[in-house]
Amino acid sequence: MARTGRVSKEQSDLNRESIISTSSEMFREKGLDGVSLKDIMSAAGLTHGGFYGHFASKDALETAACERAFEEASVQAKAHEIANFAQLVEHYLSPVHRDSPANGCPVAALATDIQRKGPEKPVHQAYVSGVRDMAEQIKKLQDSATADDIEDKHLMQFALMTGALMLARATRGDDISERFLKAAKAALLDKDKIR
Amino acid sequence: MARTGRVSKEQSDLNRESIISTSSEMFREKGLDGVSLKDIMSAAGLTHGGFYGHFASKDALETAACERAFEEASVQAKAHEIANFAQLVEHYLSPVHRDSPANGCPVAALATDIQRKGPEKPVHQAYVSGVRDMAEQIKKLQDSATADDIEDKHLMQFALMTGALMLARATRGDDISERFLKAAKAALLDKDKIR
DNA sequence: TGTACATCAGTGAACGCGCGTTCACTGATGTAC
DNA sequence: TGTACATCAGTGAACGCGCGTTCACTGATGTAC
Repeated sequence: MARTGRVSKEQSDLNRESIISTSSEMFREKGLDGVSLKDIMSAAGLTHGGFYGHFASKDALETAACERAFEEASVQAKAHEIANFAQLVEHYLSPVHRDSPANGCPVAALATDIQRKGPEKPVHQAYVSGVRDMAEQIKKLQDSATADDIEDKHLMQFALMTGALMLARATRGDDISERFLKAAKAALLDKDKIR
Repeated sequence: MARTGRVSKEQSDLNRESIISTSSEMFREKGLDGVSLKDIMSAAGLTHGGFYGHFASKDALETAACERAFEEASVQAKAHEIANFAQLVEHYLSPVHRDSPANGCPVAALATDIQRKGPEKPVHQAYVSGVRDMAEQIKKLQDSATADDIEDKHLMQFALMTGALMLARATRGDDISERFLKAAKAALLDKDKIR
């Protein structure tokens, strides 16, 4: 059963790809320190020893996986046909998104992990870049015309969205979980409540 | 040097107290899985073997430490002379609070840990209780007269506060970190922006 | 195109280490008289 | 109040286990002729 011997360049590239995309989901669900290299390599259909042929360290994979999560987020935004701010808010604060962090927003999923890793880790820079990109998207979905800088309003909307999502996830199973989603959604979508 | 022999009941109670309060801070700073029993017992001036004389498991300590963190938060609110909502917001979204999670809000510090632990762990119930209490406080600081239920507005304010704090912590070192704090503070304090 | 051989992707055992938990032991504290 | 002894808080070694990382090895892939 055990397959041995060299593998084609194409297959090796596919394997690397699989390690990145699989770990990107696992890290979001279980945390950077909540997933072992054995878990990741097994999920990719490989054995753990081969990892260091693809990456220099777990740190390096965390960085690649974080970057991939942000790329994936923008791909999914297109797949879900998110064309304006209201559609973004509806999906972001849906129970579906709350219940599937593995395929969801990396900003919310990794915030605490990144905070604790400290700024010297390369994954930190990847994360901050992603946060800036995402703030830019929030702006563009509302003021597609202007090309100015991100305003305080957009950062406030961003913080409210991620905060409500994270609290809803942490309190899942209790009535208050849905209420966080609903309250933030109402505030973000009603022009009379936030300006 | 090595102290041996039985210790007085008073001293034992102080030791238990020290384990709880020390671990409560360490858990908030490094995460529930980011601190070992050896770390905790050393910080409390004890050796790790004695832990099970005080608690049945690490899980049990996590629960006690989480409860303690919420009690501590309400003690600190009095110490910081927080008498109204504006004062709460000012302190909650200050760089000081951002930079000291160990002594700060457990809702923000533990949200992701609690989410990943799952609802069957006793620490989850302690956390959800704490979240409800804190929402109640946010309400009382604004409408001290009425005794009605928590409204969507309070949950929205709560989500915005914790979201801004968590994003500011995750992006520390970048300009955008202070901007998250500033943007959320402005929105929460200006009656023209949120209603 | 066919053959000989070098390359190297992946395997699986091993490394030192730290984890949560258990336990035989020590000796000061607390109690019975 | 003073003495004899039982209790039990804390110690430190040990347990099995999983971690990130290293490495000798295998044998199909890729290349040179």
